[in-house]
Amino acid sequence: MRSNQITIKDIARILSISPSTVSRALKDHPDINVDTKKAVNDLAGKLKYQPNAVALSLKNSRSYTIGIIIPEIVHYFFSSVISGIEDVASQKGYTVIICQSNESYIREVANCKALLSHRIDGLVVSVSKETQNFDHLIDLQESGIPLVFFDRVAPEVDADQVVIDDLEASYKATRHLIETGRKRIAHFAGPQNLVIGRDRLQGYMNALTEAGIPIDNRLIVEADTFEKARNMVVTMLDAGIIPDGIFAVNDMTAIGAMQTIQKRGYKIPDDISIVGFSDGYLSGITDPHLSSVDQHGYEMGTTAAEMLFNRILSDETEYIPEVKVLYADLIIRGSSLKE
Amino acid sequence: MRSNQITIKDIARILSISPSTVSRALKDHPDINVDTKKAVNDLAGKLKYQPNAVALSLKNSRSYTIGIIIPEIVHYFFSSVISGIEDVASQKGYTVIICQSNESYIREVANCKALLSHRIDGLVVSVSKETQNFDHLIDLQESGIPLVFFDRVAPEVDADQVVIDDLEASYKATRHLIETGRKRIAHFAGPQNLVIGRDRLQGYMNALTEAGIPIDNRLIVEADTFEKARNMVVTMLDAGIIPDGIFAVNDMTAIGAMQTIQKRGYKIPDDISIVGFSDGYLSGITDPHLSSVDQHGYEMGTTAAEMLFNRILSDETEYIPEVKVLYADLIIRGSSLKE
DNA sequence: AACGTCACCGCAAACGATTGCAGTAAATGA
DNA sequence: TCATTTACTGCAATCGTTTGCGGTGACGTT
Repeated sequence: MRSNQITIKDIARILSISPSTVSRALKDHPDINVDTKKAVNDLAGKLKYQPNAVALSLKNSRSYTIGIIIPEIVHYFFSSVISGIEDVASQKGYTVIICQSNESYIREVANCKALLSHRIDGLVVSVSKETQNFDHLIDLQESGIPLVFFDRVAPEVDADQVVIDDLEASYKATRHLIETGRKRIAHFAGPQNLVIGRDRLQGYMNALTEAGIPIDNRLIVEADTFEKARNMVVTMLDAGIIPDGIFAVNDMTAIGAMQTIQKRGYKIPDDISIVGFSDGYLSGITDPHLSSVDQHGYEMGTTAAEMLFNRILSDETEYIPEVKVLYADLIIRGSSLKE
Repeated sequence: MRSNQITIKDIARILSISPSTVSRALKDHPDINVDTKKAVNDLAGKLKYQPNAVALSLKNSRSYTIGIIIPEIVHYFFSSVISGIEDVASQKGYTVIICQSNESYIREVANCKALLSHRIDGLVVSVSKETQNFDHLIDLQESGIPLVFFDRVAPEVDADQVVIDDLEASYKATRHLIETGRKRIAHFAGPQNLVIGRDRLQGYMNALTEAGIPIDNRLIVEADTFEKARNMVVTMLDAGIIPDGIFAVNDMTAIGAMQTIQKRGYKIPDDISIVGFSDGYLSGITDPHLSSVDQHGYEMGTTAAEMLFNRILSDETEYIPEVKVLYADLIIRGSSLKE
């Protein structure tokens, strides 16, 4: 296959004029005769001329393209963030290149190289669970590409961030469980090398401490997927550790726990209350419906994109990183209703 | 912000040699002295040189980029297809530009223009619900860009397609309802301007006809979203139309129906059986679990990408469109269990 | 001494679009 | 009649990379 797209040169050749004139005619330059302009524009329309963005990128040293690196697109939260970014970008005339790290550090680094090669004008990123070293992102930033983190941030990198108030949200979720009479509240935590993992754990602990409930390490387990939650519930129950409330680091974990708990004959919320951390619309389709923190993925996407374009479109040389904290609502549903 | 990325010229200037030599040194050309090669490669490594993909695209008239146009990324099915495409593409050294049409014809056309401008080497597309005119895709194809449709295809366009056997899958789903003793089976259908909408309806009708069950038009309604399904169930029940089985065009529709049915006091599957058409993992988290046709989104993505690369990487001028039909499994779960 | 043979490297053009500057013809003014 | 302005249009360089071809100097050979 060989593409045969119309260029300015083709138009110039057909009309026996120079490419410069065609270029100027197309952008309505005052130097050009109206008849010439008309001829050029008519032909361009007939031939369905589309300017070659690649050539423009090279000329302007701007690709009018931004990159996104996310762990996995197949999550409501991430795809809704992308949706938000995409909407803002396309409205500004930018296109979006999306890369998945698949939670792998190596792929994240490879993604960065590819995006660097494509001379993206900016990058929105949420780091993989594996990532501990951030040199690849620092390099990118040092070569002049603005960076915005969302959700999974890297505090080691001086860049803009948009996050939700995980500490506060986790605190509220846990406090809600306490207020509905729960005493043995478990936390299904995320990886502790991620800020969100640490913050959500900390919020949980703050709520307990404030309420004078001692922290029981047997109730704090690392489980952040549907499968891990199912296994963990089995392990806990078999070991005789029976919580009366669970705060899970995300909804799939909460749902995994919920299913296994129900299979073992416990009632939700009567025996065990559950609160998740939202991946989106999932909470509305469980039985009972899942109480959850709403992360507002789409807004996070639009916010991140706007922060990025602020950097891209400004001439500021000094770089004072900005952190935007989005408010997260706790939505109380059937899985943690007051008795 | 101005990017300051290293180019071959920078390396050439520093080493006081010509760009040509640097270029050849970097690709280990035999004409170049080993010492020169070493010097170039060392410096390139130190400076973290990344070849400018934009310049290469211009030179080679190949962008090593493919486009995807999908209605909405925020659906498990679509995002898993993307995931499949992305994996194949990145393995072949291609990057992926993703555009959302948001089910709007106008945006779909705009997406095409943007992708054309970026000189993508190929396009994978699933058309919007609104799209009735396919000139934008035909234009794209005529300018030499290979095209592969998935799921929502445009039969008017002579291009590769990858679909699941909707007719067969719908037939199986409906037949399953019949075999479990259902007599008044409703179909919540998709838009009839889409092939998948028509095929799924046809499969449903085929199964009924084969079983000698007359087709009742009051049981065939257009409802293809969570919300529409909820409203439609209310409308039907209020009108005294009580099906004993429902085959829905997708899972969210099935789940919407399920919820409302349960709220109205009917038991699932005892009073009303439900079978959906899969958007993915949703089926596992309803109560009861939802019987559903598994569409294998990821495989559809990898298949579409491979078909596309066959076109991109071949020199064939003759274009014989190929249609790949993926097998879809009916997964029977609690929502339609035999009594 | 003159020529041929290497090994190695640079020139220049090309991809498509833009743009400062120069050039040309016609029209106007003196 | 000649100079100057006006109204256009084209040349050439640029962005970064590749690549055919030509060039240069150091050898060896006769």
